[in-house]
Amino acid sequence: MTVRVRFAPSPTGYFHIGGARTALQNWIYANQHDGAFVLRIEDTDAARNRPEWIEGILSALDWIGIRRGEYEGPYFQSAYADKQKEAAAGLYAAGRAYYCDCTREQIEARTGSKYTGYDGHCHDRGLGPGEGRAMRFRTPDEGHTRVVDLIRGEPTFENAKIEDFVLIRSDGSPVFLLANVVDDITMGITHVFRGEEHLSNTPKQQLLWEALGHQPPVWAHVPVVVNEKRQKLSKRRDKVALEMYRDEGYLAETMRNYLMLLGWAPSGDREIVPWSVIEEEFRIEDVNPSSAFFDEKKLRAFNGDYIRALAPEAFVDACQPWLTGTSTIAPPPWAPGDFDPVVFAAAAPLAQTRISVLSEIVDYVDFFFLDAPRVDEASWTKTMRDGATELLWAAHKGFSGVSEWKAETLKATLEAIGAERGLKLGKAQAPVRVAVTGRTVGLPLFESIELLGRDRTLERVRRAADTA
RNA sequence: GCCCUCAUCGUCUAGUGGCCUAGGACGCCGCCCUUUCAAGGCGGUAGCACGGGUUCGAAUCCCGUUGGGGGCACCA
Repeated sequence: MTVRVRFAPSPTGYFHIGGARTALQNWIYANQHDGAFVLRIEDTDAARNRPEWIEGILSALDWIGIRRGEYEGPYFQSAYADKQKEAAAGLYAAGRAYYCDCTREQIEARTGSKYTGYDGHCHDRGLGPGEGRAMRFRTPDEGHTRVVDLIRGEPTFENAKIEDFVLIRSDGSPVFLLANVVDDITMGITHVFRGEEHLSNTPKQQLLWEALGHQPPVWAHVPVVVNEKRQKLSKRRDKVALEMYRDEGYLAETMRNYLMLLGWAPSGDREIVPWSVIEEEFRIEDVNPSSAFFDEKKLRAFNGDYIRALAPEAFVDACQPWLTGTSTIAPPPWAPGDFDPVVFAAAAPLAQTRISVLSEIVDYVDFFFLDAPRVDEASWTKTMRDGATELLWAAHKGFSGVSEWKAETLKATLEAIGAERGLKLGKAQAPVRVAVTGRTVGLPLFESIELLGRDRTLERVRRAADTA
């Protein structure tokens, strides 16, 4: 039997990191078993459906390594409505489903609770199709439904506790539970790996697979990704959009490595591993069944590692979007014409060990491309005192007289100036750094000054000395 | 309320009855290096939820308790 897995997101405007994780797990499983990965867009909710959302899904998948053209699809659930209705009609004809005209209010009034599910009021009323009538699946009264789950063993559900759920709405449209199953059947899906939040839907869907005359798939319910309060990540309160991480400057390699580490670990005492190792070693059966906290601090640390591992030219390339701005990334503070790629290429290695997300590059190099540095007020007041003015003038004089505009000589010059005043270099460089870069922390100072050039440096030092 | 499910350092995990005095990573703390800040090096902090079994032996198996999570729509 060929393995056929699927990833079935609904287009909601952003790509959930939890979805990215299950997509990756499905993807790896398919590849490991020489099977197929099919992408199906569940676009039945026509109201909240836009072409750009769909493009968002495709590009997000592409970004994390599930490339266009390397999978089957995308298929669109909306295109299969007839098949779904046909399946429901078959169920009705076979006596496995019935029509119901109960309203939510009536059900609640009868059961006295919001949470008891449907009470089966209509299952013997013999109602036919008609206005205001939904079709419900007739669930077995006895026995159990046992589900085979690669991660959780065999969760078992008492059939009597499974309500007669709706298959077709009174407006004739198929409901998710049905559409999902019918599509999986028509697409020949053999394994369904999805989020744990679907576990309680599973017995219902398995019953449907069986009623429709097919052998149910093998399931695997991956634990949910949670926030620091251990709740499922939600769009409203948590940072769940993959695009947000991408635009902040997380590398795709970091992201997919980290995502796979949620609930699983490669062999040996290691976590940061090449994708090929993950592809080879990952086993869906080994996924930890408990929920995992999405720890952005750890993600950041990993990203720093990945950034440092980049070849210098690759790092320069990776920074480009933040250096120029894109449709989703804000433009830098300097005028486009003032950016100097040669200076940047020289400064980049100095910045590479200092940032953990790519967007941070801007604040490290902005002073090179701005007429005057953006002065951080706290840095200024902290350093511009106790003879700072005098020291800046001395630095101005010293730098002016330097024979060779090189980091080493500049450093020696300031070192000597400091020594005359009983200051260690660490102290002496502070006001100069703020004068030139606007901040108290940043790239190595003398290398920066060398790159900035004599005129611009002297001008900044003089201006600071004047105002300090 | 009902159904399902989960439980190793703060967090992500290794561990599948003796190799565990419980390993790694992130975080945090200290030291070294040092032109700031990083990076890097070295060291440290911290955990098997609880109670019963089973067994010569339990983080590992069983039962219970407690705690957490997910679901309970004519949403997906």
